[in-house]
Amino acid sequence: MTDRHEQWLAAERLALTLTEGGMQRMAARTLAVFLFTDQESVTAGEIIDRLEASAGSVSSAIKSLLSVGLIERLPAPGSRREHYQLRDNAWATLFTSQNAVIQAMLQAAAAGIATTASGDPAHRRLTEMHDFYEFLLGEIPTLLDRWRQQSG
Amino acid sequence: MTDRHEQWLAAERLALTLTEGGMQRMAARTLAVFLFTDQESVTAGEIIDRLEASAGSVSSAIKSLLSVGLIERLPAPGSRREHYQLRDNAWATLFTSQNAVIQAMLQAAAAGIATTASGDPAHRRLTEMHDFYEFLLGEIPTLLDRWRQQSG
DNA sequence: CGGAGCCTTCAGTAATTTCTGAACGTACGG
DNA sequence: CCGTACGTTCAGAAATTACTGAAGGCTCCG
Repeated sequence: MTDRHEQWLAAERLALTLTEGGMQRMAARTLAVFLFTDQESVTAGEIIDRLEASAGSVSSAIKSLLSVGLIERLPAPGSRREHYQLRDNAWATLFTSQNAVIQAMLQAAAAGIATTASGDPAHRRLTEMHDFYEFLLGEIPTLLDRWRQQSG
Repeated sequence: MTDRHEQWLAAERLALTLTEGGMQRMAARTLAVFLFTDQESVTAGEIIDRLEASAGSVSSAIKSLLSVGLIERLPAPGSRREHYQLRDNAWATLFTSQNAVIQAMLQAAAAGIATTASGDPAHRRLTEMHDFYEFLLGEIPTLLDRWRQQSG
């Protein structure tokens, strides 16, 4: 427990997993720092040290994590440095961002349906696709409600 | 309707969307052919023509779509060419493949928890993460049951 | 059994993505 | 105010990923 090396390994593996799930590599590694730090908040400089990465890449990783709402900038505690921390509900947010993909699939299917005649096999396939994603999109809010209820 | 150019555009846009969702580019374009073709099944050669891509890249795209269960090889209809088609339930399959990602996140969280003491903020964060993905993983089967029921 | 057509594999190349480093902007502290 | 410490942006370099084309294998047909 609290073995530094083990922890570093676990963090990097988690980052790898996030990357496979579609997140950019540096953003994933940065997110892992926010998860694994033993402090309540973190500065860009600390991330740079911990990841041994350039200031530039860390800066853009922070920017992208901020933009999707996974971390937040803390009201500056008098310091010159900006402090950031993982937001509550970050995981639900990450999951919700899949909604955008589903929405896009739905629209793509609709566009395809509009180009096919109703007897065409393509019309049937695209309609099936459309129905599925429409169903999914409808279920997600309910799902997250259940989560909020269960977790308090 | 059935405007060839419109259809091509819709197919390529759908492929783009799939790519953004994490699918490899050529696999996505190939899947789009399976969706939009007006035939019941398709051969590798037809995909090559339609996408104006090399035999090699189409071959590997087909291989990967087969491996995730989105398309199937048809019992050879006497022809020398292999015929493939979109599988029933392809979309549910595609969605389910997200399970693997969720499972991996769960394990990554568990590994992290094991490296932290219970007073450590990291311990709390990792536990929250773990709980969320555990919840998700449990919900997905139910979700798909509802889909099967609704769609018949 | 030999030829032809189709598909697969793989090494090399092309394209894209990601990272770095330097120059610039900003704000705090003295 | 000036000097210093951070943070950001952006052009170029490095690394990764994806595609092509050629060689090889398999199967069907004559």
